[in-house]
Amino acid sequence: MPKPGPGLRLIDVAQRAGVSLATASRALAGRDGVSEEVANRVRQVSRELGYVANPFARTLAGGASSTVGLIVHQVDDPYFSEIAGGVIKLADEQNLLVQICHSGRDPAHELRQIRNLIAQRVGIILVAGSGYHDPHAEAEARAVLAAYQQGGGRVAVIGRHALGADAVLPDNQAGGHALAAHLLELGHRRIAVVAGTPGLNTVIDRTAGIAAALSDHGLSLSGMPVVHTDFVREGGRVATDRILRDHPEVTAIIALNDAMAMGVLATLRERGIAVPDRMSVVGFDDVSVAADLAPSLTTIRLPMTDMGRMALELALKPKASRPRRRPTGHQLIVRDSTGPAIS
Amino acid sequence: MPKPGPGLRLIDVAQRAGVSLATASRALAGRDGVSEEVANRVRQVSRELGYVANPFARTLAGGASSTVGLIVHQVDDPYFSEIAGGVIKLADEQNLLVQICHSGRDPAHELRQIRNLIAQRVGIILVAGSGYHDPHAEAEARAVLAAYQQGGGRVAVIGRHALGADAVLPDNQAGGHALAAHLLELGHRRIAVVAGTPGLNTVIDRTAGIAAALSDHGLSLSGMPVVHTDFVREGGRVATDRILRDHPEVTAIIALNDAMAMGVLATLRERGIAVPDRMSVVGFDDVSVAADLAPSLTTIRLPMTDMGRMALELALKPKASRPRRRPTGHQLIVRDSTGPAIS
DNA sequence: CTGAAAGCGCTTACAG
DNA sequence: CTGAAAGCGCTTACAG
Repeated sequence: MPKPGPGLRLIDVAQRAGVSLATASRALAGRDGVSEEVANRVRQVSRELGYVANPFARTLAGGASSTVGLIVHQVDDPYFSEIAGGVIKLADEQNLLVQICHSGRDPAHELRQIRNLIAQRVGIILVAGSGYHDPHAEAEARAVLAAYQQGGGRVAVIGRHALGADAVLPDNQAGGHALAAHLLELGHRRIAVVAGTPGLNTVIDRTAGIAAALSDHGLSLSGMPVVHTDFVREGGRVATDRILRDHPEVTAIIALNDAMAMGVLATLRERGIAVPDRMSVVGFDDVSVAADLAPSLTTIRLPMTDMGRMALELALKPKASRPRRRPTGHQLIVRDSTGPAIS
Repeated sequence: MPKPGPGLRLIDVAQRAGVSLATASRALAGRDGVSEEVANRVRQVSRELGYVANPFARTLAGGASSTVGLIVHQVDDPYFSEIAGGVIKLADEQNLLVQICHSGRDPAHELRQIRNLIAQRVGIILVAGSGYHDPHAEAEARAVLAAYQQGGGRVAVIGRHALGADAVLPDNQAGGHALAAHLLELGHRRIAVVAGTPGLNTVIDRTAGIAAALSDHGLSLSGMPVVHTDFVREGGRVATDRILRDHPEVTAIIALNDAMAMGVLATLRERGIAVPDRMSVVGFDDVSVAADLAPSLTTIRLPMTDMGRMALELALKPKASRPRRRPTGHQLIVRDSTGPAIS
């Protein structure tokens, strides 16, 4: 009397159904070459017994792995946790399991994680988080992933990467443009940019959008302070200190993500600088707390949860002849942190 | 000429090192019964070739699985994303991979995820999120996990569960006590509790702590409004509406987690009710944004990241004769959302 | 200390 | 349509 759950083998199901191992395997895989009648009987028995295939045996024997690897900068960064939420949601529906690892925004560590995931034989790899401007940074990862895809693995990325894979592309440039245009419309002309780590494509693209909007108004980004610090909350604090000290004429700050904007707001609050009366502040991403900050944050909304889902959807399709690209769209969300420039 | 990475098999390493498969396996596993000299040679060759064992073959053959399954309510809930961050961090250091799934605070779904994880042959299962008061809710999960542990699987939980496993226990009752005591000291006597879903142990324990503090002061919780809604931000909004409508005399609100407190603050802000001047508000958990809210939130700090790490540490140890318990401690963080009662 | 062999639980040609 | 058999890449008794 076989026990249910693990411990129960396919051979047990086969014997009980009175068929061979091979037939049982085919029936459960839904492969054809089995009569409807026999297939149904096998499935029935399998269900009754509560049989679940051993994924190790299955994968070793050549079947597909049903786990997806997801690489994020950090899961406890809201931007990435929302993406992860979207991935897990869809994975759940598809009966897939997702393994999450941290890249820590370090190309070398990211490469190590990719290798690790491949060694674990995941069937799909998803890379979220910014690509790196330096082509060398991703060259090896690209090669490793190419070999992986050659071997049937599927890859999708979120963001502008040089990884030769299907991509979900956040509207970074257009979003940066919208943000700057919003401030310019409010009359701001002395705008500082609180930018993240310089080598990240996300930072570069968002900045380019800002530059474009400025030039629409006959202004140039080179005339404005652009402060590069870590792409996290603390970086926003450091940058704000520097801006306040060196550029007292600034009336608006663009933080290149909401985490940095939170650092900006915290520092301004401590310094007693009123937002938006004396300083307007904008962020980017619209993480879910952005609406609850003091004051609530004007920002660009990116559909993070959907982005996670889209990335997995792309990876679930067979590889196309050339990498697919899915732009995300964006939305300017005007809240209380922006107001007219001081006249 | 074997290729590096996957595709490279142990037999390739063995041949190249001039030993048998068995010896190579022992050498790499660090098992004894191999001379130092031979073992070193094998390891050397393995490194040169970039060999990584196929985990499917290894696990199928009886080796231990190197992946840990983590069940959370939702990764994009900050409380859980911080826990997940702690788990992943330690897993990374130990060269383990972590699979995350959502329970959605539904015992039936949680059970399905546990089964799924077991079917995937993970070596460790971590269950985060509240246990359920109804003993029936976790009975089957308990049985399934018992069998899993019998078979060598390791389990640890975060929170008070009836799962018969090692546990990290958040200081819910003491935290609730500290919160209520803080408000009582400020002179509040009409205190409302914005509680989450009734059946959750987390809700029950935090409430019990509040009741104890009240009774220290000769008061009773039964005299105060306790509103049960969903244990998320939106639940905080709904509850606040109800409190404002039915209990205008209230001067302080205790939300049983920070997410609900954020909903409370949002509603009060919209209604133009000044915090803390007309209403004090406290939360629980101290998620990282709590300090950035408007106003910044008085709350109980739980070391979420450490809690994730501790849970994995427990699971990494061999099973004890009886379940281990690790209390987390807590800390009252007083910020701007609480002030003296209106006199 | 070392090796030949069996076995883990599947899938998939290969025959019939 | 169905089955017997080989093989996936390891680990672990079992001999020597």
